[in-house]
Amino acid sequence: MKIHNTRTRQVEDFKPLHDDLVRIYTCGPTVYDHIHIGNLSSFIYADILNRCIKASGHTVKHVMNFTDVDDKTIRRSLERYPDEPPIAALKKLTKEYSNLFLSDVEAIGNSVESVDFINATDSIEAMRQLITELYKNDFAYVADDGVYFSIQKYKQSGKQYGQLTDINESNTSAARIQNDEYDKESVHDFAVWKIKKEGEPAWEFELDGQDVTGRPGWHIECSAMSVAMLGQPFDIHTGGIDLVFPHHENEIAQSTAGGGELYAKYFFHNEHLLVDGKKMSKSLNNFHTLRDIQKKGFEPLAFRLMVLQSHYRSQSNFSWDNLEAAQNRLRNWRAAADLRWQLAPDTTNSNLLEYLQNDLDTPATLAAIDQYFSIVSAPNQATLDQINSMLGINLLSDDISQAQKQLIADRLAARTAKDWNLSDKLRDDLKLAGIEVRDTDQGTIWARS
RNA sequence: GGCACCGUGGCCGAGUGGUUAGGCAGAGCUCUGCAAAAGCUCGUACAGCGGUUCAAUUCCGCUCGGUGCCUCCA
Repeated sequence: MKIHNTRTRQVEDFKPLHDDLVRIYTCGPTVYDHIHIGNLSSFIYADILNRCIKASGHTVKHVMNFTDVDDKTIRRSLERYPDEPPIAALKKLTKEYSNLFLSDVEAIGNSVESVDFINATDSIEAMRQLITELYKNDFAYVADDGVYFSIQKYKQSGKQYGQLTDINESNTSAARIQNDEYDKESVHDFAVWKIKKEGEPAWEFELDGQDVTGRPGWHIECSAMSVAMLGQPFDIHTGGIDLVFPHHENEIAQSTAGGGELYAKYFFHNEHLLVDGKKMSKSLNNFHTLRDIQKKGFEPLAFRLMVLQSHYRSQSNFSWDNLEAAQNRLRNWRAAADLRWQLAPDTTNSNLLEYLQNDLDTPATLAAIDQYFSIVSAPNQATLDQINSMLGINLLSDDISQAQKQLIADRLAARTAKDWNLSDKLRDDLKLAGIEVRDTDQGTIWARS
């Protein structure tokens, strides 16, 4: 299996760190609102990665976090539940949205049961330990409003900051100065811990005798949770391309400042799903949610298929036309799958996995599936099972009922008797039941409409 | 401003130095009592301008256009 690694900017052979278990960490959602379909596309690709590795014969441990403490979750929880204690308000809000996330992700066909989900707020102790260690080793310092990571110290220790992208002083000049309202030693330094503000949720923390009670910074959450759950190094870290810098860069810095040279062996990043050629964002109000899609009558699985039409490292554009094309393709696939009840199934083995193993080439995989359906009279169970396990698209459905089969037989009899009125009426009856029939040289074939 | 990516036929979306993936939509014909996602055929695509080459959509340069990151972000 081959996979693109952001660390090397190359497609590499995937070689797990350990034979027995492949360890994957995916940066999950910040649970303060509904996620949009751009977010979903990212989790679809992570799910496909998981499936492909499993299909290649490995056992996988896949962890995803919920960022359930940050500026947005705090602000929203205080607005929504002003009478609750801050931590209780936060938990209430984030529980609600993490459940909604899970139901969305399940609806689009992700294998939710194969991922271990973990809340940042349930891992505070691991974060305190990591920060304490960084502080003791002089990579972190205490400022007025928080504990910061020192990029300078990190570099002085011989480590490289900028392992995923080119970071240098000259190309970070224009836009970044505005954010130095904080008391940090360098604009590049980032908070690993933020000291409590009045009314905000906070966790006790004493660092070298100083009371820094407060809450974790975003980057430390993932560093602490991934290593706590998977050990260090682990195999693959996934996320959207926008997380490359600074989030993943900072995770690497935090997790390699102490001892370990390697944090994650492979970094897997997916490109964005755009709308009208632009990135989806709350501020442009150009995002859609799964609910919007469902309201227009499209299935979540059609959205999944639409996402898989694009390679994960290509930007793609969401449009309703495109979604409709995917919905139609899904319908045609199901009709092809239903042929197995009606015609002798194909007996050859088709190997669809090899397409997927080529850096998760989902467009090629879909094309191969189309071709398979076009050349066989009816697909076999093994291939349909493979499609389901590799892509999370279940095309299997039950045979039609005995009564419906009788209607089809009755229609055929009427046709043979040239009773066109009866035959057309039976065809209409079947259509009302969601079954369309057509007469072919192989006999009458039905398909669900 | 710095870094990176992209521009393929109505809409998506692969790919290759010379033989036109695939999906969806469309047109014509055939078959059919009618119908049909059944069969056949078609629209002769690769942003523009140069260059390299016997030959470029595919390599190089430039121009135009789009996107992302550099700041919270899937």
